[in-house]
Amino acid sequence: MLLSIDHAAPEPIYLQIRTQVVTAIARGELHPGDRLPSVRALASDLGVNLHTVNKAYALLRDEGYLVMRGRSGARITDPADLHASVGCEVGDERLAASLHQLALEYRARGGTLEEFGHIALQQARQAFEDA
Amino acid sequence: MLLSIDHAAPEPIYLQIRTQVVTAIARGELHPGDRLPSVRALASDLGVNLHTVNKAYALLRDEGYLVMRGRSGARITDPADLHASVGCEVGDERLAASLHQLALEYRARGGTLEEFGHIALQQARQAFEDA
DNA sequence: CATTTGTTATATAGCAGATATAACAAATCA
DNA sequence: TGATTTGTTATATCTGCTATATAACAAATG
Repeated sequence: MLLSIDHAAPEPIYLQIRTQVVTAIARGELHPGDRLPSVRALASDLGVNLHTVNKAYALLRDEGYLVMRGRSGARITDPADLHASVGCEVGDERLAASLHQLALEYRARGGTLEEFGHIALQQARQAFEDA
Repeated sequence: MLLSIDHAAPEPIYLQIRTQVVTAIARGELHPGDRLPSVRALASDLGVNLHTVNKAYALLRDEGYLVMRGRSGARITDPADLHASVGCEVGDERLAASLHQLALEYRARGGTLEEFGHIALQQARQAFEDA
């Protein structure tokens, strides 16, 4: 099972699915062109409703991570295409805004720029390690 | 007016208030010991309900940014105290988790570690600039 | 052409955000 | 001391989002 759902978590189920798919792509567990389970099959496996999975797939499609084509189902987008696409630019803007806000909050708690930079690079290196 | 509310934004009003107070602390627009408007006064100024402001203040208190004492009202915590407090450790854990997830999503979109580090440091420097 | 795919349309139940009114304990000020 | 202002709590209502359920649709496959 590639995905696991926590019904007790505060994060909505459809966002849990979305995040875990993105994480799997980042870690190389899902490759460009790979086919995801059908919304009905995954919903059955996870014990959730069809529409919950469909909402996650539609979000991933809107964000550019997936491509849907009729009965072909959901397939992983080529990251090269994604990185060059327009949708990625808005993603970069959101990334910058998120990083800016995290830095502001760290500063408000009395943290320094050097400490923040250290934590950021530490977490980034860990996220970019090969799976 | 220190705060401004966007009723059309998807972010809840009480979180908008919370974030703007934290940002003001980070930028030095609010100093340790400064007194915030009363929940009733701020609610009236912003055109929102008393409980919406109270929810934001209670959250800021739980996060350690504010201290409440009877009629003394809400006052800004000393960042030095905050940075040394236990509540700051869980804040650091959340920061690390957020940074890790942002890096994972950037990698999933075809970004590199170097690019991410550059954007992170760029935003951090901007956030730590003096107001 | 029948099947499987994602998609859309309705409807329902539950939870959170926001509002409204009311009352309470604690600290301040006259 | 006593009235006032502070944050806080208790109900209640309304709205929107999450999740579920049933049903039907267009597109692509074999």
